[in-house]
Amino acid sequence: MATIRDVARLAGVSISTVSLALNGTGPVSADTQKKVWDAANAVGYSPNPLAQSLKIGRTRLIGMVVGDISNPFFGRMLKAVERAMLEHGHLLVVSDSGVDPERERAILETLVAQRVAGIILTPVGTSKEHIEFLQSLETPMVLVDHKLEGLEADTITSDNVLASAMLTEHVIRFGHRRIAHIAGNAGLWTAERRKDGFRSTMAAAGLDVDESLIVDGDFDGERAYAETMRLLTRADRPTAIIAANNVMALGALQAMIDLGFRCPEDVSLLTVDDVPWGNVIQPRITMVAQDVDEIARVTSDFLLDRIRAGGAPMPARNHVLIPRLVIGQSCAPPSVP
Amino acid sequence: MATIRDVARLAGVSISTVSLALNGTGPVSADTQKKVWDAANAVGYSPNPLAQSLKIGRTRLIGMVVGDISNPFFGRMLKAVERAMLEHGHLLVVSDSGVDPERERAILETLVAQRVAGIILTPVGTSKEHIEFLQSLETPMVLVDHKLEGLEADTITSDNVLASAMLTEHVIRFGHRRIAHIAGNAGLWTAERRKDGFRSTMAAAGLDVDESLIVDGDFDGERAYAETMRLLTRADRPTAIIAANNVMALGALQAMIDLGFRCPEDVSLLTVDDVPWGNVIQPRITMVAQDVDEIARVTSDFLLDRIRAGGAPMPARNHVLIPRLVIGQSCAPPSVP
DNA sequence: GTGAAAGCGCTAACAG
DNA sequence: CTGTTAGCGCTTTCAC
Repeated sequence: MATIRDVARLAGVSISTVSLALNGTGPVSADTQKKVWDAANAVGYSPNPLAQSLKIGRTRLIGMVVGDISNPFFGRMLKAVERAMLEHGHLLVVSDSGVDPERERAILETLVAQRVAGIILTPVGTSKEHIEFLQSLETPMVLVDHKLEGLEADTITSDNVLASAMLTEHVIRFGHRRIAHIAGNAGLWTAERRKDGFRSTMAAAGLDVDESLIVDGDFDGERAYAETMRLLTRADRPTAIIAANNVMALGALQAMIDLGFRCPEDVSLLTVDDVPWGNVIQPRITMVAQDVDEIARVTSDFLLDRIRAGGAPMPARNHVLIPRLVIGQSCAPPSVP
Repeated sequence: MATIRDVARLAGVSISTVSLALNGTGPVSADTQKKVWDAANAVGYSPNPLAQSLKIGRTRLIGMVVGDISNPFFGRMLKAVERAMLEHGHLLVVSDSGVDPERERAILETLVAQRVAGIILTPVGTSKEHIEFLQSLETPMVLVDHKLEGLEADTITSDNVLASAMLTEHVIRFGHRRIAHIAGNAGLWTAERRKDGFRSTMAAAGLDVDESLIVDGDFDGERAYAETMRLLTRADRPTAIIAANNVMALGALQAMIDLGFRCPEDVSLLTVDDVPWGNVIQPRITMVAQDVDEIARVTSDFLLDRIRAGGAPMPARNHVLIPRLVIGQSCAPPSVP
């Protein structure tokens, strides 16, 4: 591979001139400029990013750490973000924290050691130390999906209270009173907010909230399947279920099918987040959708801005997405009023 | 951040000794060994990967380039591969070629310039120059999903002929004679092999193949939707459709639903590849499944072996997965015999 | 066993 | 305007 030295030799100038000419930094005569470019093309020169990065102290890599890489929702976001970043010369390093704070921390440390230019994080740690750890990171960072109390950082989140309130309101209108909520990981900002929306809307409608109908899931299908099994085999089973995310809703639906319940005739089902290929799933699940492309765009913009700012202090920005209710066929009046 | 020099100073030895001691390369007295480790821990030293890589000429990054990052099938594979690689200290750089050979080439060049340790590729270019380009790459590489004629490289593929033959055989047994095949991108190895399996099985059963019922898709849902619309609005419409991959099958199913056809009563549907959340989709689509974890494991193993070999010549290995027929409820005898 | 020294390829003062 | 020089942090001969 050709180095800057080869170019310098061929162009008959010094290596610093090559660097200045090629990077457009520093004054170089038009004549030299051309000589250098020609020489560079002639030898097929492209700078060694490793050397550049070692000198600069920073790579053009972007780290992206999420709780579950295999969630299709994330896949769509990844695609959009990767595209945007590549246009700006950044490569995406993708990592899965498995919703484990320890692991998240280890990955972040690796990323920082790699001198990534920026980090996109769906944080899963909530402890005070964890937040302090995140705060201590010098690397430009944006948080997606969750907000962390006391952490000053750019965030892209949904109005989660509103999201679950919309669903709760909707299903109450159908006449349901015993409504279950399969929540996300206890303690996670998003999960708690969605729980809040559920509780407050129930209360506002004058309905008692049976706390035993609020079960913690972990944003994963299997656990949701098991919890739904438990819920639906109770004597006082709920007539409607609101899941806190898409894959939990699918897990719940699977449980209904396996138990022989029909949706929506026997049990109504609603969910936050778009379901992959939701329109071929029968019934179409009523949901509040989030615009993935908007999330991806804002995330990229926020991070690129921060990278451009080069660590200069910038006020934290919070982008809140307004959820949209998409009505499917998964809701009906309760069969046992 | 602490450097090797800080450690050397604190331990009272030279930097070369630190390097030798910490890497376990070269003879160091037990006494010095300990001093160095203690000093390293004391200052919280971790080596700068950039400096190491610049010296070595190679990073610990693995590039993964696929046609469509957002395909959920890929998401599951990504998760498994990322995990395996991280265990060996490798980070995954993920990129989407958008099934565009030009783009694939540009990404690969970027990856090589970054001195990645290895590349996992789902190749989408088939031209002679493209294959020569791939052959010229010095970086350890494994090919997933497609095999390229004339390219000497490790591959992990399915027995695609068998896969579509199984589906074709199955649907023929139901009495279907007008069977359509929605293929993948024309020219792609996998797509062509699946087409072959379809054609040969039809022929073996003594059935004429109506070439107009074999349509090229691009392994993407939208195109498959449109093609299915076209197929089902013909006077001589097929009574069964075999899709060459999962998302095309879902696109086809969507088209059926939108046109008011029932599956399987009016049209039978079969597909290659697992469908995301396939068991909550009504009807369950009959398919040949591939073991994602096996693909991920073999891919990681092959690549890690090659990386360990350090570029030493190694015979190319080809791992062929045996597809498994998973019978759903999407097949029934033709309504119009 | 240990240390001195030579780079890996590049950027960025600083002279000239 | 252009060249010289000093590193970025590390690995790796080669002497001692």
